[in-house]
Parts: sequence; C-alpha cells; structure tokens
Amino acid sequence: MNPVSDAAQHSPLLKNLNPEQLAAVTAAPEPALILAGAGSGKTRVLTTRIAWLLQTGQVSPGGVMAVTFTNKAAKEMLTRLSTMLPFNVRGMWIGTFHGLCNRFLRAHWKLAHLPQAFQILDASDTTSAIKRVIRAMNLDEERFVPKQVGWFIAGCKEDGQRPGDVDARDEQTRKLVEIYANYEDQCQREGVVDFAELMLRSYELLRDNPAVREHYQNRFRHILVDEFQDTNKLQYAWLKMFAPPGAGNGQSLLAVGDDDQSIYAFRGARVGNMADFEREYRVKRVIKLEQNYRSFGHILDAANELISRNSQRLGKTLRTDAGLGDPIRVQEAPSDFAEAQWLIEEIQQLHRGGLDRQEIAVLYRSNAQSRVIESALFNSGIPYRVYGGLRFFERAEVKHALAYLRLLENANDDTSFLRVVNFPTRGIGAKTLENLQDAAKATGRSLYQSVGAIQGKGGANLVAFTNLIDSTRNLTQGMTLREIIEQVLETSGLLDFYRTDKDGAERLENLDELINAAEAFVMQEGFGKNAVGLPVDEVAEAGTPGAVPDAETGEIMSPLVAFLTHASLEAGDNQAQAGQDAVQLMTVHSAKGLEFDAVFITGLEEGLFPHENAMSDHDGLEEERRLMYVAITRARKKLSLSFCQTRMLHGQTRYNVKSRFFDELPEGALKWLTPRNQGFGSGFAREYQQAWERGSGLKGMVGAGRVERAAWVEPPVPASMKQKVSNEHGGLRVGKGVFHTKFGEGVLLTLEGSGTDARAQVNFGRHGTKWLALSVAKLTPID
DNA sequence: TTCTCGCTATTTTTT
DNA sequence: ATAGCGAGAA
Repeated sequence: MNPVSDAAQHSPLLKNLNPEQLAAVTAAPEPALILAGAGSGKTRVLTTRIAWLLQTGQVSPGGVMAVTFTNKAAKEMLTRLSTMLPFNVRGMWIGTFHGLCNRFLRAHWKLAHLPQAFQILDASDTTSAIKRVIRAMNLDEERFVPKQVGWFIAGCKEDGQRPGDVDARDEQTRKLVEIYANYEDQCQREGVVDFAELMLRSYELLRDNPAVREHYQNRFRHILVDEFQDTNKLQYAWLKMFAPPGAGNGQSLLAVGDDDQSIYAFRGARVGNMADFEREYRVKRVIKLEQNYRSFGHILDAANELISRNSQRLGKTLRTDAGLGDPIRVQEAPSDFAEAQWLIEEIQQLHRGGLDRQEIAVLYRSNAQSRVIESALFNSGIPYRVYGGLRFFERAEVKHALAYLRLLENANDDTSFLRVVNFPTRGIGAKTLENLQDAAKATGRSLYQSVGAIQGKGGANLVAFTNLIDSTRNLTQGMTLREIIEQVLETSGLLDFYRTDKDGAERLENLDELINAAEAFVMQEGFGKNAVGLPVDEVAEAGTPGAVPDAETGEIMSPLVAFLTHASLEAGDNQAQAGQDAVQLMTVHSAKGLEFDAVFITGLEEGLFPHENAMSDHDGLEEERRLMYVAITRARKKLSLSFCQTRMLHGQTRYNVKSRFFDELPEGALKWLTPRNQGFGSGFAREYQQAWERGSGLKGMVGAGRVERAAWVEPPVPASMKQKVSNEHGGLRVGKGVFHTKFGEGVLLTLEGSGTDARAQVNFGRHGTKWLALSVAKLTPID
C-alpha cells in the first residue's frame, strides 16, 4: 500500500506516534488533508514528516517547501527540525507565506518588475502611503478613510484583483478603484510593496511565466501547509501554482488545518478552502488527529459540546486519556473591578500552589478589557506581561532610524523621506513639503529628485537634508551593518534629539537595541548555512532567508537591505523575555497556538463575547463560537470562566447578561463559584464591591503605565559564531580587480562569510556597488 | 513650527 | 475613559 520500505517504517523518528499521527507522517506522496484538532500534536506531525521524508531519501532538502502563517510557527518548525536532522536547515524553503514570497521575488526581481532592493511596507507605512495618494487626489478623507481604503485594496489583492479587474458598480467603489490604481503606481515608482503585494506579485509571476512555474513544480516534491483553514483565496491560488491539482506528477501537497479553529474569516480567510482542497485535489483519505495530549477531560468535554453547536463543520471530536481533571470554575462578579480582584486572588492561590506565573493566562475578547486587569495586577504587585502592544520595529524611534537607513538604499522612497525629512526638525514645514509634493507630482519624480525645484529658505533646508543623506551614504560605503547604523543614528541627529529629550532615555535604549538586533541578524545570517549540501543552483534559489541571490547573476542584497527586509517582515517578537516569570495577558486571537496550565477566560458577557458586532450574521456567531473553542482548548489543567454584571465600557456603565456560551457548555463540567441567578445588588455582591472599593488604591492607579512591556529580544550570539571576514577567497583579493560575466570589470571591496555562503562586495563603477554570492556569481580575478 | 484644545471612534488582525 | 488626530493659536 505504502511504497515506502519496511526499514523506513521503522525509523526511530516514528516511535511514540499514535496510529493517526503515523498515518499522517508516512502518508503516500499525494495530496492529503490532515484535520488536526487542538493539542493533537500537529507541529510534531509536520516536522516529523519532513525529517522522515529526508531521512528515508524520498526527497532532498531543496525539494521541500513548508508554509506557515506566523514567524513564530516557522521558527518553531525550524528549531524542532534542526534537532532531528544532522544538517543545518536554514537554507530550506520553510517560512511564512510572506517570507517565502519575499525570497521568491528577490530571486526573480526582474521578472517581477521590481528593483532588487525593493522594500516592504508594514501596515502603518501602507496607511500613510495611501493617505498621500488620497491627498494628492484632493479627495475627502472623511469619505475615504485611509485605513478603510487600505482594507479595500488589501481585500482586492487577496482576491487576486488588480484595479482593472474590480467590478465597480457605484461611484464610491469607482473612486476607491481609482485610489487603488494610483497607489499601485506610487508604490511602483517608489520601489516598495505592501504585504498583500508580496503574495499577489509572486502569484502573478508564476501564473504568467510557464518556465518558472514548471521549474518550481519540478523542484518542490513535497509542500506542507500549516493552519490551512486560515488561507485566503490568493494564498490557495498561490499554492496551486506550485502544485496544480490533478497534475499527476507525483507532487505531494499536505494541508494541515482545523476548521474549528478558523477565527480569521473577518480578515479574508476562507475555511471553505479546506473543502475545496479536498474536492479539487481528489483527496482520498482525510486523516483526523483527534487524540488530545494537552487538556483534561472536563475541558475537552466543554470544548466538544460547545463546538458541536456549529453547523458548518467537517466534524471532529477530541478525546483524551488524561482523565476528567478539575471541573471548570465559573465566577459571576458584580463588576469588572470585582472580576479583576477575583482574578488576583485566584492567581495568587495558583502561584502559592506551585504554579509558575507564566503558566497562567488571562484571556479576553478585546484589548480594551486588559486595562482593569492590568491595574489590579499592578496594584497587587504581580508581574504580568501584555501581548499585542507595539512591537519592536513598530516603535516610532526605530521606524525613524529605519527610514534613514532606507533612504541610504533608495532615496526615492517617499514614505521614508516624509517620515524623517523634518525629524529632528530642520525648518522644513508643511508648506515647503506641499510645494515639494506638487513639484514632484508635476514631473512624476520622487520627492528627493524634486528638491532642486524649491526656492527660498525651505528649498535650502531641503538641499541640506538631501546632502545629509548623500554624504551619509558616501561615508558608510564599505562599513559593516553595525557601523552604518551607528553612523546614521549620529549624523541624522536622532541620538542628539533623544539625548536632550526629557523622556528620551527609553528611546535611546531602543536605538541601542536596534544596533544589537542588526548585529545579531548579521551573525545569524552570515554564518555556516547550507551545510545542507544543496546543489549550487538550488542554493541560488533557496539562498538564505536574509539575503537571497539573484537566480541568474548571483547578486545579493547588501546586509543593509537584508536587514531592512527582516525588519518589515518580522515586526519583532512579542515573545516574553526569558527568565521573567509573569502572568500572560492577551486576546483570545493572540492566544491561538499557545497553551497554559491555567487559563482564565474573562468578560463572558453577551455583546462582548460573543461580540455584538460579530452577530449581525449567522457566520459571525459561529466564528465567535470557534473563538470560544480556541480559548477553552488553550488550557491544560485548570480553566476558569468569568463574567460581570456591570462593566465600564467607553466611559459608561453597561449592565450585562451572561454569555450564551454558558448555556452551550455541559453543566456537569462546570462548578459555579457563586450562587446561580444572583441578582445585581444582592447583599453579597454589594458587600464585595464596597470592600473592594475601600481596600484598593486603584482609583489613583488607573491609567498608570503598563509594566513589563513585552520586549523584543534577539538570542545572544556566541563569540565563536563571529563572522569570518577575509582578504582572500579562491584567488580573489580585496582591492584587486575582478570580472563578472554580466557586470564586467570591478574592484573587490569586501569578502565575507565562508563556504557556500561566501559573499563579496564589488564596485562595478557604472553598475554601482553590488553584493554577490560567490557560490553563484562567476567572478574571476584580473591581474 | 509647535503646542494645545476639542472632536471622534473604540472587535478580533498571524504578515 | 481615553488615545489619536486635525485644526487653530502662540
């Protein structure tokens, strides 16, 4: 039945897998759908399958592609794989949809009609770029709210639609499409792409270039997709380009997903892709992973019972061998303050009982709910960490620094230009910038290129700014990434600004952290990859996640461009700092994929959870229910649910009814801590509240800053990993002439790295200074 | 150019 | 309640 040999079936990798997991891991090389329930060992199955395929010689490292949604999941997969495999896995095509698209577009930048050093706009860059378009078109920003226009454009792209494809039936939509078209032109002019564009552009490239498409179809024998229920229309279409249905070419597309955990439909995710996949790929057998290794029985019973109320399901019931465990505790609190106070007591008790604080999670439906809980935790001195705040690369000071760095690479990046042209202030005001933008618009050139057209004092200040950029660019030639950033921070005046700013200390720290991040990035990317033993041409295509060589010439991005890309693609981890034991606070959405010993689901009130805005349609309620399902299944041992009779929301007291989800849970699994149906204002509740209000200094503390903000930390790089910089490599010498088949003669400036990762910086004069991967580029020394 | 006042919106958001 | 933003004043 299975073409794999007996020996392969007895690989030590396959030990301790249950029958379903084993079936998934060793599934025949054909399309397969794995329905993986929460806590069923999904990641283990994915990584074990990849390791097993490689170990049994069914595929080479270059023939595998594994796609995830989050950087975290991708990292997790790489980490686990590297412990299972004897070689370095970093060169393999394992990453997020967007990360892999980036890698692909860097290798085929010419076909994609992009500059090789194209930069990626994050969500806020995108919004400000759209805002500029709307202003340039003299449109009303009330009627065309930049953020909403952004959603519209992203929505079009995720549906695979260019401006010409959109069916605009009304005036408003026609205008939106016009904005979309202008925004596209602007991005193209500036050499930038947004997140959705990364996907759409690579999809179109594959669609329109049969040779490239066939090449990749032949290359990737095994494609594995994680969280398939969250894919949107475009992502599914993108996957089909790599592995078309019904091709019968022996490719294996393995989709892993859980329809019950689909909670991103509101963002364009199509659960229906799972059913479509099953049909279009004629999937013979759907493997269900229903054995749960995470939670006790009462918790699973509750999850199963709740989710069974949904109508549109592929069908799946979790089971465990772990026994029933503790019942689910339910608390009714008179107010949100009292709920928070109850949480404190519970958390203290759990902690006294020996539970680490980081094993305790407090979940809520919307971010606004975290405030009360935070101040209560703050008051009682319990360390906590809130997820979902500003991430490292999104901080203003870091974005400013990155904008300067981007301008060094591409001065035509108007988004970056506008961000820092007057920061720190240089006497360039709104009026001057308006004139500049008019001049740029008239000639179709970038702001940087139009500076000469502005007269007077503003013009002189603008020239001073471009001179600053130009001279910094010259000054930093040949510098290491660290030196470049240090130089930019100094000459831009950012350091001076924050040094004199009264609360600039934290910002200076973050800028320092930026240098560390860059240093860590260089170390991580620049050392010892592709010990994988990929053939040279596959290295060219796979490259390294950080710096991808051109598929033809071997030219790679400079470390600076690679770092800037890294910064946009990975906004920085919200991951907890190691060694700090703190209670975890987050929305249910951001808890997906995580697990804790003890979980508190708070604010279970009608209108809040399920949220009123989601209940306009039937699907909305089902998605809320799936969200509740995700929340419940995060808990390993202890689960508590709570709701409040009253809650302060938008400055007003709301009187609540408990969530309908309570009626959908098995009564036998619940333990009510408060008498049922207790009215508001009953003796107990009133007393509790009064005691609470007397005893707490909370009123003064509300609005106090958040403690222990999640910080972004790069793993420390051991000194032994220091990158090799040499003067010689295979007959090439720094300072001597070299010849490249495409770029002609040049002078060798720098040599870095070793082995297949060796790279060279060469000044080709007319063609400029370029970084080349020596494993790909054909460089010969000239005497 | 920068500061301050007042208006508005406030579900979730992996990239 | 409150953060974020835009318009007018200093």
